[in-house]
Amino acid sequence: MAISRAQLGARQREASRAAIVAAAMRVFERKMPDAAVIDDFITEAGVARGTFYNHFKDVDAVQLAVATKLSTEFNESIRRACNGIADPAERIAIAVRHYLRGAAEYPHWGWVIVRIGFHGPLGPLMRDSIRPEIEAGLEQGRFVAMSAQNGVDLVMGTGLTAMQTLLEGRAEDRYATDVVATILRGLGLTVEDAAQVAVRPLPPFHKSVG
Amino acid sequence: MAISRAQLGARQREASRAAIVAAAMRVFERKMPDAAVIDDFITEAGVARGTFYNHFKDVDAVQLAVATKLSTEFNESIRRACNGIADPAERIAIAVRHYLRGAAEYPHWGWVIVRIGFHGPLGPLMRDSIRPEIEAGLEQGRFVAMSAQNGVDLVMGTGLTAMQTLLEGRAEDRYATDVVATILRGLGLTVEDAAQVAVRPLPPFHKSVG
DNA sequence: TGTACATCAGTGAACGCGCGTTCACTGATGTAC
DNA sequence: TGTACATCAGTGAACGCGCGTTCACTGATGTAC
Repeated sequence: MAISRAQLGARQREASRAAIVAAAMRVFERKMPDAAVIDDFITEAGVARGTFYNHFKDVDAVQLAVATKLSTEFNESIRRACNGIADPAERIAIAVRHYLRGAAEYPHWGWVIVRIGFHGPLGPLMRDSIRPEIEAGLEQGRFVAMSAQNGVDLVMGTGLTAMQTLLEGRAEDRYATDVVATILRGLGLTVEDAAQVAVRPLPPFHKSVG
Repeated sequence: MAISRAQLGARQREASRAAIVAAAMRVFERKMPDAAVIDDFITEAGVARGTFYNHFKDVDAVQLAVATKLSTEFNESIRRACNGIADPAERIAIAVRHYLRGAAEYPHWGWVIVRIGFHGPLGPLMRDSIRPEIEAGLEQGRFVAMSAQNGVDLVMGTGLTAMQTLLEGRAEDRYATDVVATILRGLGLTVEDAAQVAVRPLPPFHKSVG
């Protein structure tokens, strides 16, 4: 007996759950989180109705699972890209450009982020990962004096709105770079400084979802 | 015969329609636009089910009516407040502070704006009224070179996110002023200039809704 | 002046689909003795 | 070794509520003659 009965069961459970979460991700590519229904998930995942309830209480619970997965994966990706970079301005620039590039290269994935970020549980998770960077910048005097909340709102609000603009095809050529510069100016960098940081080469993009 | 039969009918029609729109406004104070159902509107307005369909095709149509009303009233209010002010930076500051003050003083009303602005048809209407101000600032060199889209996204994204922060009670003392300064810096004003414009006295707030 | 008819906003009962939720069942696997 | 039983993930039919949509009707008012 290589593995125990319980382990086998748990493995099966986990596979089903993962199938539903992956299916939900595909569903959110084309539907607003609140418009998605249980039928969408089970049809896409190829599981029975009851199986859904074996794993999730309701649609909100799936949204949360998807948001958690996206947030975890993206934070990891950004963490790698920020490796060795101390300047909070540059770290934030990298994070924002990461999201914008992801939206431009994988629109389906971008729509999931925008939809669950604005309307679902991903927003708070993203705020939590930005906040420490803002606080570091304030502490070091790299940013102009303001509340951390203020900085977080600038980055989240402008960043998510910019993703949506990109996804809707309303963006012009230099748009993504300009968004980053705009955010950095908002945080207190000079025009010249912001422009310089915004165009620094970005490490390769690791797409782990979709 | 003071007024014609047709005029009487039209007057009655208009009254019913206005009652439904006003009721919808109150509904959106407590429900997300997509969560509101026809029953909510007719119960709140005290009209029959059929009356709703005499005036609106579906819930989206009511959302649009509410958004149009809010946008019209607010634009008028801001237009008055901006009277005689030429500097685009200051005009934008006034508009943003108007919204933030409205949210702080009339939270119910603020929630309607945030909900229909982020998730409904109010967003595009607001963009349309901001864009000319941004374009004026770019033309005059008051703002740093960027696309108008970029400026609109900064103002809308940060502004609406800030309203939400205020409404959720997550804002500290100087928050509203700092938001305005942040936006102005993002548009290209220097730290000092932005701080100065952000604290200029604001004409009284005219609340015309809710 | 009076009676019959036209118009039109408003009404609310009735219908039926969509969707969430439940639950008795299946089948695979492990355990008891 | 074999038979009965326990466990547990998965299954899908069935139920029923919520909600959008329809439609025959009412009542008020104006018009015809």
